[in-house]
Amino acid sequence: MEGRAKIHLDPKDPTPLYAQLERQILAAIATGHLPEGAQLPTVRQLAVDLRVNANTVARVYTQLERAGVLETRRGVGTFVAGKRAATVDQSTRDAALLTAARGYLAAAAAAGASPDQAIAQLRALMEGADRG
Amino acid sequence: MEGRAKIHLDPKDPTPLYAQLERQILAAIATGHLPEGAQLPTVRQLAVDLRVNANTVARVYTQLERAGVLETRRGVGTFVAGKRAATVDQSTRDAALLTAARGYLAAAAAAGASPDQAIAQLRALMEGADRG
DNA sequence: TGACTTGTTCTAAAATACTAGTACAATCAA
DNA sequence: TTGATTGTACTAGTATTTTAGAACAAGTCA
Repeated sequence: MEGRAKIHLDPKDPTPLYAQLERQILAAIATGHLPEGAQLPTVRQLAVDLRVNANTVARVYTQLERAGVLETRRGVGTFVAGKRAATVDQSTRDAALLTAARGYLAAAAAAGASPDQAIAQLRALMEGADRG
Repeated sequence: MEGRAKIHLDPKDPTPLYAQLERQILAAIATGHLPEGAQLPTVRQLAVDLRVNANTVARVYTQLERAGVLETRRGVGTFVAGKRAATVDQSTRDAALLTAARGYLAAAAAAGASPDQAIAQLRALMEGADRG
C-alpha cells in the first residue's frame, strides 16, 4: 500500500502500451503522485498489475532512466530522480504540447464532449491529483 | 479550396497514423469544421497532403463509413453523413473522455508543461478554431 | 558466504501497422 | 461509348510492438 501509482492502461487504445505507460509515469510525477525520491513498483510487480509483459515495463524504466527521469539501483528498486536539466529546447517542447493539445481536443470531440467539458474533465483530474 | 480540413498528423507520436487521422476527422465533424454533407478530400489527395500511404487513408474512410460517420460514393467522393443515432452509451463516452484527459495530461507533462500550461494551450487552440 | 530481490540483456516468435504497387468497380462528363 | 475520377480490394514486404522465456549482474540481508 505504499503509494501505489494510479496507472491505467487501455488495451483498446491504439497507442502502444509502452507509450501509454511512459506518459502515465511522467504524468504521475508532474502531478505529484510520484514525488521526488518515491519508489516505483518493481518491474515484475508492475507487469503483473498492468497485465503486460515484464519486458514492456523494463523497457520503459530503462528509457526513463536514460532520460534522467528515473534512477535505478539494482537489487533495490527504481525511484523518481531529482530535478534534472531540460535537454530539449523550448521550441521542441512547444511543438509537442501543441500536438498533444490537438490530439486531446480531437479525442474529446470524438467522445462527444464539448471543448468546455474537455477542460472540465482536465480540471477534475488535476484536483484529484492534488489530494492524492 | 473548399473547406480544407485542418488535419495534422505527428509521425513522432507513437499513436498510429490511422488512429490520429480517425480522431482528427471525428473532431473536425464534432466542431463543425466539417458540416453535414461536406466533401472530404479524395483518398489519394489526402494521402499526398499528409504524406501517408493511400491505403492508410482508405482504411480510415472505410472504417468511418461502416460506423455511419461518412458516406462514400464511388467516382464521386466521400462526404459527412447525416445525423445518425448515437450508438455508444454515455458511460462509454465518459470513459473515453477520461482516458483522453489522462493521456493529454501525461503528454503535456512529458513535454515539460505544467497542467496550467496544458489548459492554456487548450484554450488558445479553441479560440483559434472559433475564428477559423 | 549464501539466499534473495531487483534491474538488465538477449533471442525468438507472433501480431499489428505501414508502405508499395497493381487491378477492379462505380460514377460522371464529353 | 469513351475517358477521367474516385473508392475498393488484393498481394507482398518491411518495420514496430508485444509477448515469452531464459540467463546474467548488482545490491541487500541473514
